Amino acid sequence: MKILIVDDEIDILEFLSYNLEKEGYRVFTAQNGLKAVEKAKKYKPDLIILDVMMPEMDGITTCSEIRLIPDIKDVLIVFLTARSEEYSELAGFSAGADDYITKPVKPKLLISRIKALSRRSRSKDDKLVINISPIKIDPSTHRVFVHDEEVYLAKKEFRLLYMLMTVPGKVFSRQEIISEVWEDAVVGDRTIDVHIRKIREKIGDNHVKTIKGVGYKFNI
Amino acid sequence: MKILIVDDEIDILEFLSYNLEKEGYRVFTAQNGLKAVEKAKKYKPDLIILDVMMPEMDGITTCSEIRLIPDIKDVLIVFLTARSEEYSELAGFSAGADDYITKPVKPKLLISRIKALSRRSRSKDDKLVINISPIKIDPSTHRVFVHDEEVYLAKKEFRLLYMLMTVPGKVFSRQEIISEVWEDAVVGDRTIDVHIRKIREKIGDNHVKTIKGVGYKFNI
DNA sequence: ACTAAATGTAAACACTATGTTAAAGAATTG
DNA sequence: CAATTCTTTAACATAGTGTTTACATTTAGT
Repeated sequence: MKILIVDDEIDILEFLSYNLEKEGYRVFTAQNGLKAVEKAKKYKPDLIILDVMMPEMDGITTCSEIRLIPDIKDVLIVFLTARSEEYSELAGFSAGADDYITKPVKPKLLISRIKALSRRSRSKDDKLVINISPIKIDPSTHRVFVHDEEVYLAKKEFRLLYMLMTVPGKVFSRQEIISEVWEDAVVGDRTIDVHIRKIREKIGDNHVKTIKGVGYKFNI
Repeated sequence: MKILIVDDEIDILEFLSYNLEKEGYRVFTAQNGLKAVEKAKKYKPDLIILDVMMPEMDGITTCSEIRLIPDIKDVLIVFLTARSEEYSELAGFSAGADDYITKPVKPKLLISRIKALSRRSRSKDDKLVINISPIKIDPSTHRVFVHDEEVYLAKKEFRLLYMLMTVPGKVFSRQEIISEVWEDAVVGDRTIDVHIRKIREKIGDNHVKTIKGVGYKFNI
């Protein structure tokens, strides 16, 4: 597992590198936000530890930048922040942080949180083709087939259908759907319905079923 | 989703309750560790927000206690800690905390972390298929079978039947039913009966039995 | 067997969740 | 930056759910 550490203080870089390498991680370092983005692109780490306070480009900006680069935007990002700093954690989370750690950093704590984090995110890399009766959906190529006829679904539609098909028959609540497809964004009441309608329009009416007051499911 | 908040300061309890209830959570509160354990056993919340600093029994002890009670040991626990407190986060995590939040608490941040947490732990929701003689009920797909014939139950009917079937033979009082299925809403006297009637209509008369003056049970 | 309390029943009603459409607002793309 | 496609909102329609009502029936206890 590769980790990129970003901090302007060399002491901290060395301290963290030492402790993480001891645990068997491959460590890369960068001393500012720009270099961080560069190295992130180059080495594609699994996790980035990012100091919030840095000259030139701060951690939050760097994080936002990274989240915009398609190739690496799903990397785990942990913010490092001084206890005293008045940076809003909220700003951090909305920039896409996965976790926060306050300085001074205790190595054991850091390791345990990294482990927890990677345990969490591991699950979402098994994007497989799902093939159920007349519908086939392939996330790696973003293609959907109905009776071997290709139909085009837009991004959100695709993600929603894919979610439903990962566990066919299971009812997904609106809450779950918002959390997964919309990443907890706040959207209006009718948004999901409209997307469901478009999916039905494209793949046929009988595959996605409404359970009123509960949610939607993909019919087996 | 049920949340138990534990803090010795009433102001904080009220502030958090208000903000969480606004988001649609069912909130319970406790003012010390002992009461917290009691209420946790009673209400089986999905998440407990636990102040670290409390008189009598502190948060870390409380957390450890809870992790020892089989029935609720897997509940999510979030620690609330003042920025200044020198309590070791590590101690908290080793006592079994799932997350840390520092005071002062910003409601939006709290909500977003709660959502993140519950997303993480969702996997282990213990809604299982129950299969008793001719009736089979599957909460994840919201399906009910009678002699392998599917029948459709609406949300409340489904929840009510599922509740009865979780402990077949046990008599559930009207009070218990209202608390679980209606989430303590105030409804008229005949409401439950009508739902029971609809269930009987759909799955047959002999499975749900009335114990006059006591409640209803699922016949074994 | 009688009575009071509890529950059963059917239909009417009120309400809520979802469906549907069109159009405005955001993102992408060339 | 113009064009196109995607996403969200808004407004209204509709279906299905949930609740109440009013009355009938059952049951437990005397």
